[in-house]
Amino acid sequence: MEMSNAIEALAALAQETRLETFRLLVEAGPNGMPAGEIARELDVQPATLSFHLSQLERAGLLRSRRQSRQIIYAADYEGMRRLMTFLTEKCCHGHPEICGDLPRLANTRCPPAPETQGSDD
Amino acid sequence: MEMSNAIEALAALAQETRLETFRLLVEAGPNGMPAGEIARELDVQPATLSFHLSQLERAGLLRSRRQSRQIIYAADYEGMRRLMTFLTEKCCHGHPEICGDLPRLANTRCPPAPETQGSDD
DNA sequence: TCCATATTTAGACCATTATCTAATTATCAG
DNA sequence: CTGATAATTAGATAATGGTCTAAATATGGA
Repeated sequence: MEMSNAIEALAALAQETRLETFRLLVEAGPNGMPAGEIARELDVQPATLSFHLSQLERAGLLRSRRQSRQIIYAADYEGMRRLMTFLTEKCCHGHPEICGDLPRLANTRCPPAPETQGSDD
Repeated sequence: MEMSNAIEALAALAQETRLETFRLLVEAGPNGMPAGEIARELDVQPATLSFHLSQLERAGLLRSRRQSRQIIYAADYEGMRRLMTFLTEKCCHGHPEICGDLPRLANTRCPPAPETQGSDD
């Protein structure tokens, strides 16, 4: 991951509504949630949320797909993983007192990773 | 760590000069570097850098101490660790496909780092 | 004390961001 | 096609952010 991508992702998360949106979508799991439901949940105007959603998507932290009239947003786990890897590699480089043994783990392709296909939400 | 602190830290890192400053100071190690040297290294005006340094410090990512005429800045490992922990706990919660086993490690104080027997990269 | 060095603070300026309202696009049901 | 619903885009606006120059503060040395 390049620095500019990392900055984009960090900036995307550095705002309350967006950080809450991302958390909500991580909780929601791979199935995601429609934009309107997110807006309702977070008590944000649809137009305003739409602006934030597009920033998160551009930063590679969300994905979207249309499902009939709704647009479903879901956390992009791989994107978040890339950010975590960047932070551990580039910022903790050689300093286990910060991240412990995170860099090695961040490079492994996710362990067994059980299928989370709408089983726990 | 509270959300507002996390946002402050994320915002602090979401800017090129600041991200580079932080990286530089992590590389520099616990002894840190004087502000002027950082400015020279990154080719930034002292006044501008000072602005960024104060933001990083307010975010809990740097510490400073005066040493005669210079002010030495050093990465605050604990602060970065808190941010990493926040991200792994609050944003990857229950989703190992993002952070793998990071949350547990982020809470441990810096494990013996199991010897990387694989060295598969 | 006076001067030089290291850094921060003050003030101005332009760019970017977050939010709102209103208008637009896309989809479905009839 | 028409009307209703879901979401985005456009345009305006107020707030914030990043940078510069100039001035101020802190320290050390002659």
